[in-house]
Formats: sequence, C-alpha cells, structure tokens
Amino acid sequence: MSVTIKDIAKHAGVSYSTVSKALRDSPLVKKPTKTKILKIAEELGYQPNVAARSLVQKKSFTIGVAWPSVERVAPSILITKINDLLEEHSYTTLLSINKLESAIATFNRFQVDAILVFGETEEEINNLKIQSTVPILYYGIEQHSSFPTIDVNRRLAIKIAVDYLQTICHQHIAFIGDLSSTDPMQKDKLLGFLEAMGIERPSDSPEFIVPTNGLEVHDGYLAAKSLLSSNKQVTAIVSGSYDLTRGILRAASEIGLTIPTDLSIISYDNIPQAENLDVRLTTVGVPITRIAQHISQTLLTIIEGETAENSIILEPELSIVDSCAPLP
Amino acid sequence: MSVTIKDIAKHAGVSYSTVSKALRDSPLVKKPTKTKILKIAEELGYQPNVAARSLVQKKSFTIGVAWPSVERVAPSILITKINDLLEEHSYTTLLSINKLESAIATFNRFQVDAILVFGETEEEINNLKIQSTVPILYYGIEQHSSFPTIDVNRRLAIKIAVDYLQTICHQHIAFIGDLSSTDPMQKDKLLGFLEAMGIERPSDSPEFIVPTNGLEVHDGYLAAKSLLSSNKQVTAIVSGSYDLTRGILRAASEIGLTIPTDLSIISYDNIPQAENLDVRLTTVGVPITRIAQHISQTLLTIIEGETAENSIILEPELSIVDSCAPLP
DNA sequence: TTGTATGCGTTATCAT
DNA sequence: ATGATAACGCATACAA
Repeated sequence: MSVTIKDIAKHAGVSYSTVSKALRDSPLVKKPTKTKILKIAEELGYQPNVAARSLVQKKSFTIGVAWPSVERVAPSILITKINDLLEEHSYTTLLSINKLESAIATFNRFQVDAILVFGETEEEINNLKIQSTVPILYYGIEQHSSFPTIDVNRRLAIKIAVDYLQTICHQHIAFIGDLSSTDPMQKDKLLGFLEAMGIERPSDSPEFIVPTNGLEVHDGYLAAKSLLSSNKQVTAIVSGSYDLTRGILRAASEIGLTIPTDLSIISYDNIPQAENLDVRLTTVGVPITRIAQHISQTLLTIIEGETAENSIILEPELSIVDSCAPLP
Repeated sequence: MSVTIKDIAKHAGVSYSTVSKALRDSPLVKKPTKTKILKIAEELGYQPNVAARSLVQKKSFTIGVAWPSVERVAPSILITKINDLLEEHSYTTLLSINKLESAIATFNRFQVDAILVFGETEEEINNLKIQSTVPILYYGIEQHSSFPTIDVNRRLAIKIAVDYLQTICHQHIAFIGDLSSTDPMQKDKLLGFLEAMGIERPSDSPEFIVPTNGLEVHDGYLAAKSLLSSNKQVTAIVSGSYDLTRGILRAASEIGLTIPTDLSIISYDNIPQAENLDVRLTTVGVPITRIAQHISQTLLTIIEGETAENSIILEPELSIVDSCAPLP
C-alpha cells in the first residue's frame, strides 16, 4: 500500500489540504510547516499518485511516444534527446511499442497530454479508425496538411551535397544508399541524388547508383568495395547514412585510397559523431539536436492548445570538414 | 474534452452506473440495453479513463519497462515478444528510457502493476535510493538473492558449445566475442570459453581469443578475417552473437573456406533466424521465446502478490544443424 | 495561515 | 434489472 497525503497529514498533525499545498510549494503555507511536511514526505517515500492528480487536473504531464519499430537504432538517439528536453519542462515520456492503433488508444486512456508518432507511412495514418482526443504530432512522414507533421528535407540534403561536389569540380559522383526497403526516408535520398545529377530514372545511370541491402556498416562496406574495385572513375561518393559511411571508409582504406586526396566523401547524417574516425566527416543533414528541439517545442505548443503550424520541414545544413576536397 | 460514461448514459437514457456495468459486460444488465449502450459508446468513441479506473481498482493493468539503453537491438526483440504475451492477458506495457531511478519513480506514480528492469548492473541497483511500492523484476544481471531476477546462463552456453566441439574431435577452437565494453553479459561468455578450454587467464592463450570492438556484423567480419588469414590452425569458432557470426561467415566465404568442411562454427544466439544465410547455423543459447514466456509469466505471478522464486536462471540448449561437423 | 468541502471518472455496494 | 451513492487520492475554491 503506497503512502498518500493523508498519511503525511496524520504524521504532521495538519489537515491533508495543507499537505497538498505544501507539496506544491504554495505561498499559502508557512515556512516551518512546509519544511516539516516536506521532510516527512521524504521520510515516508511519498510518490504523488498520477491517477488522482490527472483526474482533477485533467493533465498528466506525460507525453506518449508511439514507436512501433523499436529495432531501428537511428530514431532511438533522437528519442533520448527529446526525452531530455521535455524533462526540463517537467514532462515525462512514455513509449509504446504496440501497433499504432492500440498505442494511440492506450495513450488516450492514460490521458497523456500529447502523442508523438514516429515514422509511419501516410497510408497507415489515414487508415486509422480511432479518433484521438489527445493531440498528435507525426515525425518522419511526408508532409501532409491534414495533421501536424514535422520532418527533415532529406531530398534537399543529398541534392546540396551533390551540388557542392559539382562546384568543386567533381563529375563522377556515386550514391551509396539503402533501397532494399520501402522506407520512404531512404527513397527520398535517392530522389535528391537523381535530381541533382539530372538523371530521370535510376536505370539511366546504374553505374553510379549503388544500392545496399540495409543500413548497417557492413552493407556500406560491401557496396563501396564493389564500386571502388571496379574501374569506374569515381572521384566522390555521397553516402546515405553514417553507418554506411563507416563501411565505405573501411573499404577505401583496404583498397589503399586516401580520403580526401583520392576520394571525396559526403555523408548524410544528423547524429553527433561520437566515434573517432580517421577522417572528420563532411556531412549534410539536419543536426539531431535541432530536430529534437523542434519536436519538443512543437509538442509543448500543441499541449497549450495553440494549433501549431502544420507540416514543418527542417532544412539541412552542409558541414564542410575534411573528408571532401576539390578536384584540381 | 473526452467522452465519459455519463455522456453515454445521457444519450442512452439510463443511469451511468448501468453504463458502467454494461461496458464491463456484467450479467446484471439486459441484452437489449447492453447492446444499445455498447453501440452508443462505439459511436461516441469512448475510451475508459485509466486514471479513474486505477484509482478505485488500485490496478492499472499496465507493466512498466525500464529501458535505459534503447540503442541496443537485441533486447528490443525480446521486449516485443514480452509485450505480445502480456497483451494476451490484457496487460499493456509502457517503456521508459529515463535513468533507472526516475523510471521507477514514474512508474510508481503511475501505479503500474509491476516493473521490469532491463540489463542494469548490480551496482546500479544497489545504489538505488528509491523504495518502490510496485514489485520489480530484473532481467540480465548476475543472480542475486535480495530481489527477483531472471537471467540466462551465458557462461554455460559457451561451455556447452566448446564441450561439444571437443567431443567431435576439435582441438584448435577460437572464441570471437565483444570484450570492448563492461557489459557483464559479454564477459560471461568469455568465462565460459576459458572454463571449457581449461584456460586460467585470457593472456595464457591469446591466439585463440579474438576480441572485437563491438557487436556489429562488421566487427565479426574483421575479427574473423584477421584470425583466418593468420596461419593458426583453427578448425572451429565459437561466436559470441548472431551478428558477429554473420560477419564471420562473410569472412570465411571471402577467404574460400567452406562451412562446415573447412571450418565449424557454433553461434551464441537466442533470436530466431529471420535472415537466410548460406548455412543453417548450429547455435547454443536460450530461445528468446522461452525467455519471454518466463519473464511474462513471472511478472504475472508477482502481480498476484505471490512471491515468485528469486533468481531464476534459464539453461541453454544446443541446437545442432549444419554449420558444424566432426573432425575426421 | 490553516481547515473543510467539492468534484474529477470510475467501480462497487447497496437500495429500489 | 436498474438506479443512487460512497469511495479512490488529489487540487482547489471557499470558510474559518
């Protein structure tokens, strides 16, 4: 049986409403009584009952995150960041790994203050039978006007990378990316490459588009190995993800290519580079901290009831460092 | 504003206590009224308020999962399975990625019925300041008597693998595993290898212990490449994880070794092998479905208030298939 | 400054 | 078979 404010009241010899005020640090209660009550609460290991509180306040200070694909690594870093930011505003995040439909139902029953949905396709969202009382924010689907959405412009990111390579005189530029799944995020990157290179269909220029079988380091390694061992005169590679890039670097070093002298690389990326690589990577993308800030800010806004702007698209930045050099 | 049983009552022209009974499918209410009420509830998109319910029932039918390290892939498959099993008993799981201390606090405030803690070290657990009203089950720490624990005998698993290889005449057996972190689970596997081989310290026989820099496919690939290119006469490899094994297979095939003719491999593993590899792997470990069943069963038991057996250790199985053959 | 009373949405008990 | 009412833990408007 857990301890309630009434227990504290009994110990302190005051009424339980005084305890309630003291715990909420109300100015309506004298310093001495307040400290005394706080001390007793501490000793008794009091934890406020969210159920009771959210019943009366109609607010739980909790944000539900629907996350059907726990297996994916990239979003998990983002979630951690968002969680930290929301914590600063005294909100807690709770994740559900159920199917989207039942995750939303659960969060509604729990009366969370807002729901964040991660990387579902637009079709899944439109097929939802459920109507949610709680406001929902979607991340990682294509822009759409009928519900609030926040996303990253991946197409433009890759385009920026290619454009930059071209301005520093590269012509034989290859794209290594994962096209094995139906993941729209990965497809978007290819589209950016095609657009920047002025290619209509991938089949028009298959020699410079190297599809991988996944997003792991080894997938990048295999793709780069096959590309670089062939005798195509590639001078630059645009990589679809940080992990793929790590594999590419490994392949290049095995073949004896120096970065950026023999080969330039720009990596799509929005995660901080913890790992110490041989080269500091030139990257393009939206920094993950910026994404996290936007998402948590938007969540707080829609909780306030102010209808936030629908369809926010974050624009990528090119961060030029060492893995990329102009052609003579 | 969300719809309550009172709203339904108004629409149906009955008292709200009747609605409550109807929704809970009580036999105390007539068929016609029941169906009518259910229909209205459906139309109005009614979702029961967990706060109110758990306040009076002192039960939320929810299990909190403390999961501070979202980034790791292996446990996520396990969580998904546990979630499915609990769902069959009409329990919902909610994950928290906060630090253990605040995750437990949150779950206590939410009055979840039980908490499952994933892969913390014993030290962290002993340092917890917080006292939890809610029963806690720990997974993936060393056995300990003072709180309920469930874990897998990894040491024995690797030992079984080595023993088996020795009975089929292998002598030059190598171990490839991740020793880069302080993860006790990985250390345990090494201990099993040392024990089975009769080695005191790793430094006594460094040529057959190949540490990797992580648990990814590529880490296994690199380790195997260096091991197999050297001229040590290794006839069998015991691998610390499924991903490492994938890398090892890749390296072997590049070098031109046929499995199991030229090289036997036993992989530690407790995940189902979705991927189609060239060889069906001989594995050792506790099947993940069995782990999930034990965990969810134990959770339900401790919720009932029956003090479950402390420190359950699941014993591994050897599953002999194709990647392993006797030496002539 | 402190105490009393009311209501949040639901279940459960009791009366009709 | 249905309705009225108390109780769960808490916040808050109001009374003292």
